[in-house]
Formats: sequence, C-alpha cells, structure tokens
Amino acid sequence: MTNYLEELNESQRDAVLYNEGPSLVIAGAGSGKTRVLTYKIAYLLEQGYTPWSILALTFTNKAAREMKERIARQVGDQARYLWMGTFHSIFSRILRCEAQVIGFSSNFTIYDSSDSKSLIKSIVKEMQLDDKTYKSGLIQARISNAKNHLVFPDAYVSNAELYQYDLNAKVPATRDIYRQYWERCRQSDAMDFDDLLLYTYMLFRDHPEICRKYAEQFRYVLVDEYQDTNFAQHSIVLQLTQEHQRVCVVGDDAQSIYSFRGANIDNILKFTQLYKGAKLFKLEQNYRSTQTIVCAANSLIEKNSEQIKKEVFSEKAKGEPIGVFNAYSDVEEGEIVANQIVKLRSREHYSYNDFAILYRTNAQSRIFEEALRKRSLPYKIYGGLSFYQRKEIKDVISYFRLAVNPNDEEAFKRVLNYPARGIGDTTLNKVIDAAAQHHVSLWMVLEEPLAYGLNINKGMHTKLQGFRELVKSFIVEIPKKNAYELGAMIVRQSGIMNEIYQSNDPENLSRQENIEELINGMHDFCAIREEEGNENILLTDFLSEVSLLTDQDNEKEEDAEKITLMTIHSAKGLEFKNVFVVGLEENLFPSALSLNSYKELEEERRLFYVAITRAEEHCYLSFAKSRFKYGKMEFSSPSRFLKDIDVHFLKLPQEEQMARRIDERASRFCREQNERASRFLFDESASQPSYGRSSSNLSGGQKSFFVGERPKAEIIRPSVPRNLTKVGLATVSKPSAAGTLPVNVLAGQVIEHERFGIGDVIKVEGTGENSKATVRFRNAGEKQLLLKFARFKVVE
DNA sequence: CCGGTTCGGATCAAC
DNA sequence: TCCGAACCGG
Repeated sequence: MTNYLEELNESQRDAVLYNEGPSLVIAGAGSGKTRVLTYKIAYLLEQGYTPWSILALTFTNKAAREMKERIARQVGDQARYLWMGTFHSIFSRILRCEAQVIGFSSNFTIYDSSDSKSLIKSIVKEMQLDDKTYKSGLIQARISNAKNHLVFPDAYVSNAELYQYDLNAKVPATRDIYRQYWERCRQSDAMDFDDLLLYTYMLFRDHPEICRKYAEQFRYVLVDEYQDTNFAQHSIVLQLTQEHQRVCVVGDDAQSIYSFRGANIDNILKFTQLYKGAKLFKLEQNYRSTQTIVCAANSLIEKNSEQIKKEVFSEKAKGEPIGVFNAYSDVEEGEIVANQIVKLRSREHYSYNDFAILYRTNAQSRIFEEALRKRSLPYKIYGGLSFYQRKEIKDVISYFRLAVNPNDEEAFKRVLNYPARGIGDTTLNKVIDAAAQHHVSLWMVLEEPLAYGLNINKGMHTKLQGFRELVKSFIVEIPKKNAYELGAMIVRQSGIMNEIYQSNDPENLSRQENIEELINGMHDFCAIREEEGNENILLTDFLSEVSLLTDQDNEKEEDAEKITLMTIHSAKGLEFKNVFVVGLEENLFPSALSLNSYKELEEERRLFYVAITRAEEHCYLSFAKSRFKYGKMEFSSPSRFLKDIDVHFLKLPQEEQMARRIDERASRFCREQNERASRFLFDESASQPSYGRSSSNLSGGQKSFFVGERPKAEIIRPSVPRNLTKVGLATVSKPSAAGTLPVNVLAGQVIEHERFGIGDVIKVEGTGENSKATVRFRNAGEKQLLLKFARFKVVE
C-alpha cells in the first residue's frame, strides 16, 4: 500500500481501510467523500480484488466517469474493468444479459419519461377517460412512485389503501391504467427508467441462482450518494450483499434532495439497523469552504428535524460573511450579480470559471444571461432542453429504435408519418385498435394488416407497405454496418434529411447542426471503441448507451473561461470559489409546491444547504421583490430560509440589518411558532398512502425553457460523445481511423492522443494490423490502443 | 389527410 | 412565457 494513504486524514483513512464488514460513511459537504471512495477502490484492488468483482454505483454518469479516471490514475488501465456506473446503466447491462428470463429481448428499448408520458396519454384516451382528470403527468407520477416502492400492477390493484387514495383524488382508474401501461411496455419490449430497477429486483427475487451469480461476482459493493437511493435501489443492493455483507455506502443525509423521484432518506438513517454490526464513519472536516460558509450552512441545516448528528467544521480561513442582496426586480437582481462578479474579479483576479450562479428553476437563467451578455461576460448554461429531447434528435433516434426493436410503440407512433407520408391519425388509431384487440404490437399489425382485420383501403395499404419496407431495409443492415454508417444511412433514407435540408431558415439550420452533431457523435462513438480494440460497433450498442445519457454528461473539457449557470440540483457534487444563490423568495425557493408538507419543506432547506456548501470562498444570496412569472409581474417576499441562517454570518443590506437586529428575537419567536404549527398541520404528510413518501412529481415530463434560438450562449448538453473530426453527412466513409497509416511507435516514446492527451508509451505488442500499444496518459490513466485505429501523434 | 393558426393551461428539480 | 391540443380551410 502506498503513499496515498498519507493524503487522507484519520477518519478518511479508517473508512478506506475497514473492509471486514458493512460500513456507512457519513460524509459532510466537502469532506472528501469522492477521495475516500476512489482510494478505497484502489486499496481493494491492491488487496487482490479483481476489478470486475467490484461494483460501484453512482447517481450520474459524470460521477462514475470522474471516479473511474481518478482510480485509473492510481491503478492504471484495470480501472476500465470495474463495474462502475449509475444504477440505471449497470442494471440495464445486467438486464440485457438476462432479458430472456423475464420475457424481454436483449435489445429492449428504454423509454424516457416523455415516452412513458405519451404512452399513458394514449392509454387514457383509449380507455375513454377524461384527460382533464387523468392528467398524464399525475398518473405517471403515481405509477413511478409505485414502481420505486416495488409495487407491481397486481399488488397495486389489490391494495385497498392505494385505491382509496386514488378514489379520493378522483382517479380510481389509475390501477387499470397502470396494468395496461405495464402490458403495453412489455408488448413493446420496452422498459421505462423505473422498470430498470423494478425488473432487476424481480429478476433477482424470482431467480435466486441468477442473484447468486451476481452476488458472487460482485464481491464488494459500494454506493455513492446513498441518501438519494429509493426503496427499489436499496432493495437490490440488499439482494446483492446480504449474503457476504461486503458493502460500503457513502452519503450525507443533509444533502438528500431527490425525494421527488422516490429517494428515501430512511435508507441511510436505518442502514446500521439493517446491516447488523455495520461500522459508522463520519467525515466532518470540510476542506472546501471558509469557516464562515461552513458555519452558516450548519446554522441553516440545524433547523431541520431529521438528521444524523454530525459536526462539520473547517480549518480554512474565516472568510467573509455571506452577502445578501435585495433587488427591486428580477432584472435588477441580474444586474447586481453581474456587477458583483466584475467587482470581485477585478479585486481578487478570479477566473470566470470561479463563478457560479445557482437557481431553483431553469426559467430563472434568462435574466442572468441578459445581464451577463450586456457586460460581455462569458457564461455557460447547464440544463434546459437536453440534446436528446430535441424534436429532430428524437425523430432520428426513433428510427434507430424502430430498426433495433420494431415493436417499440412510441418510436413507431412518432415516425409512422414523419416525414409526412400520408398516414394520418385515423389510420394510426385503426392500427392501435387492432393491436390492442389482438394483444400484439403495432408493428405486428403492420406486418400482417389483413390477419388483424385492419380496415383500410388499397391506397393506404400501399403507403403502409412503403413504411414497412423502409424500416425493414434498416433492420437488415444492422449486423452489416456499424452504428455510424447505419445512422447516416437512416437519416438520409428515412427522408428526414430531405425534410430538414429543404430550406435554410434559422430553425432548420439549427436542426441540421444538431443532426450532424448526432452523426458526428456516432462516428466518434464507433471510432473510440474500435480504437480500444472492439469490433463491430452496432447501432444496438449506440442506442443502449445513449438512452441513459443526460444533460450532465458532456465530456467536453472547457478551454475557455466561463461563468457557470445551473440549477442547484445540477450543482450537487461541484464546487466553485464564488457562488451566487439567487431567487431566494417565498414560492420560488422554497418552491410553492413544497409548502404543503413539512418533509418537502425540509428537502428544500437541504437543497439550500447544498447550494451554500458549493462555495469555497465567497457566497452571496439574493432575492427580488418583484419578478415576471408566466408573463405577469408578481410580487414576492424574501425566503423564510434567509432567517434560518444565523445572522452573524450574514452581511445584510444596511436598512435590513437595522430592522433585523431589532426584531430578531420577535422573529425567532414567530418562526418557532410557525414551525410548531406547520409540524402540527402537516404532520407526516398524512394524506399519503402507506408506502408513499410525498413524491408529488405532478409534472413529470421535462419542459423546456430554452426552445428556439438562443443568442450565442453555449448550452451544455449531453454529449453524443463529442466530435473530434467533422464528418459531414455527405461523406459517409468507413471510419477506419480516418485512413491513417499505422504509426510506428516504440516503447519509451511520448505521444499526444486526440482524446486522451499526452501519454508515455509503455509497451508495444503484436505486428501490423493488430499491433497494440499500452500507454500511460498523464490525465486519462493507462489505456490500450489498437494502433490501426488510434489517432495520435508522436511527440518525442 | 395536412399544415397553419388560435387558444388555453401549466407553471420544479432529473436518472 | 412557453407549449401543445383543438380547430379549420384547403
């Protein structure tokens, strides 16, 4: 074991070295949680664990990727073989292997939430229910919540309590919709996000031999952000580890901010009861923030009732108090923040990268954009409409999906008449009816319209046949072409390319760019994998990867300095020297929707805690007295959370300060009264059915706030793995390493790789076509490169 | 069946 | 402000 243990403090070291049984690491904000996890994995590898016997689960792809890179720096290329990824991606991998056992094919589609929403919508329509009462978002939330609690359709139907709840909510048919939705997904060979968990659980539950197989393979299981696991995730971890008990979970109950998608804080609170003899480690030293920031955050989170006791402290400088800005309007709030950035930057020579503006909702970003643009300050926005949610991308991907799995109902509906080929709603509805009647997929009806009694005329038959042949012509190419080649072919032959390249109005232009970016991304996707020695990267492989990517997953390294704008949720796990938390107003933060239960309000407070603890040196809070909402000016009052922070750590505006001092005692009294009252009124969110923590995701699907043209600003979006080389749609050639001749490279040389950067060549094996180099990259760890594909140049 | 326009409704975070 | 469902004329 090496020197890196010396880089850890005592409690971190204890947590890394203890591997004899289950352990829970409570890691305060900025306390080196990732460091502990990476070192622990490195340590396990040194102790003789093989990489594929270690399972590490995270919440974002980004977290997994970063951790993998850090581990690779410690232990080299073997990091590549770790089972490290999000719950969803790891489980989808397992499910694709074992799909047959549970009645799916290994090419099953993953429905994103807009797919599920749309399916629910059509089911509601088919059942002739009123879609004003049965709102798709609401039903989706109910179903999702059930799945997160491992409630299968049968159990839902027979659960009196759930039925009563739905009855009270005037949606008694929810259980029928759930059942129907379940069947339709199966018919379509599709799983939604929640299914990836639910079916994994079911697989392990119903097939103990399979469960045992994985439990034995994963000799050690680690879970990051354990406070954000839901019951399903928690149960699967238990399935895998209850035999051998080699499990380590890491988290911070104070940073649990995802109960709206089923996260259950009890999982972490009760861990030590569930795993008898589990060791508890607490990481309490914050290495990120000034003492003032840490103390302010502590004083805030103290106001929450449920938490594991811990004392986070910092030994860094005391730092400046947290600045509070009081603006008259949302526009002025933007001005103030922008001015403060300019001021700070000139005073202390920060880079633009050192600034982040964090808000509760994406919609708030606009005002700040304008203020920053006015001063020519560079910025980047995370979030908004993700790349894969864009219409043109969803269209193209739907064709991909249909080729890989023609039973995919949502993909089918989406492209049956896009580009327009004269098959309208009337016909589609006939197909849907026939399919429902015979319990088959839409595609099966399309294959044998007569057998399923499809009542359409001759002309329509021909049109349907045309579509059928089109899709089939893609299907036959799947094994013959790689993902990139087939992707480019589909874009052209489906007619999408014609449609979009017809005119060059700005809207089409951006669509063209997006589609080209997708295709370029596919090119790189293939190239990278081929470089690493894999052959035949099929469309299937591409699809299974991209369906789980999100806005957070951009691989692109920023070269230019930019101010970061993002929601607090996306900021989790990040840190910045200077943080502005904006929009601290009642009904915005805390959100109006969180005010009906005590638990939700506490979650909002934890969210605020997360926001503040992102800051290393300076933290500012701001609010506006008026703000445009839905096109109307609305007045707002300062957030109650401002009063939760001990006034000693704040620098209030002058007049506020006076007022605050005077009535501090009075307000504390009021606050206590209010809290007592709200605890009483909303205790335990009594209206929820037994399994239900308040999930209240009434909206469900993603809404875009950023549609249309955005001036200049760079929107960070999920990478279709970024383009290294521009490959136009017109030039479809085999990416055989862009035709470069095998480069002669020798051990000891230094190379510069397009993606991995500078690295030392350690050894070269094989000859000609198959020669392979092992390279230790300075930033990307050790990699094996197949020279016939690798793109790099020799530096010295 | 198609494409354009109008109207009304939602209104949060995201794997 | 935004988006999508509903409506209507070709």
